[in-house]
Amino acid sequence: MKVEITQNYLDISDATTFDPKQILESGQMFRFRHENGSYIVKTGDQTAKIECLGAKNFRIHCKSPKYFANYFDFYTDYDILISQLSAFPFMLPALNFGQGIRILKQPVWETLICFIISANNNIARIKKSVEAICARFGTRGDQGFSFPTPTQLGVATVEDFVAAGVGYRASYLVKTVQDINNGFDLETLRTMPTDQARAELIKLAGVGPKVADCVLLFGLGHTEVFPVDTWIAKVYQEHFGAEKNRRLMSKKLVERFGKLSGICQQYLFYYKRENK
DNA sequence: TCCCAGGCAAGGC
DNA sequence: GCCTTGCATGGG
Repeated sequence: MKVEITQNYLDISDATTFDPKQILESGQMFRFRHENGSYIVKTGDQTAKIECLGAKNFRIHCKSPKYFANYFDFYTDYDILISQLSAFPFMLPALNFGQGIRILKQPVWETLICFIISANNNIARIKKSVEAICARFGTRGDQGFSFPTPTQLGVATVEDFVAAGVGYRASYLVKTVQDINNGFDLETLRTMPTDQARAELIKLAGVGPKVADCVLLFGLGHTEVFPVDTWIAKVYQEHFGAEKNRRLMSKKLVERFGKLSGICQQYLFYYKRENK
């Protein structure tokens, strides 16, 4: 695969480990839409349009190609990750099915809010709620709404969040937004040991072990985490035995897969969810 | 209709 | 500490 960065776009040719559908529809981000053959991706205050030029050729139109080169994790060699995971035979179907998956490097603040909303929720509804929150509290630009800053979300009430359709998670959001605005520093978690960073995140309302792991993986660059949701729990029980405690599943999976845990989990999630 | 969704908080033990 | 229960709301 080759990635070429120009002033206004990125060109991906021979895209063996880049598939927009797989990346976007593997439940790691919620602000995208499919529009006559292209994907529109929104993150923070940025927008990108992924144009399909052929079977394995894409052009990503955007104002900051450097930003999206990092966002799409183009500085990581996924062929190596896939070959390492291929050592685990049970992984082969999932790797084959989702070869084009990548872990997006997302803004941590946005990731935190989105994954608080994700708890015990479904992806279609999460997308709607996030969109409503952006439309109500974000900044309108020439390409739609930005994700609101902590200051912008600071004025949102429980009623506002309920109106956005987040249900009982509304009060969690209000509390966590307050904590962030009162100085809880998400960026310092980036260089902290993973377990310590997780312990800090769990102090926030609406953040338990699973949401924390998603924030660590998608927003803070910690790969040694294995978020266990309902789908991954099913996979675990199929391959590793009748465990019920998801925390314990996650712990054992991290022991087995180490720094490959995050991406391993992503392949399995996508494979399981797309195949009932 | 009824079950489920990228789980968490609170209460009981 | 671990286990159980209640939870808003809409998708399929």
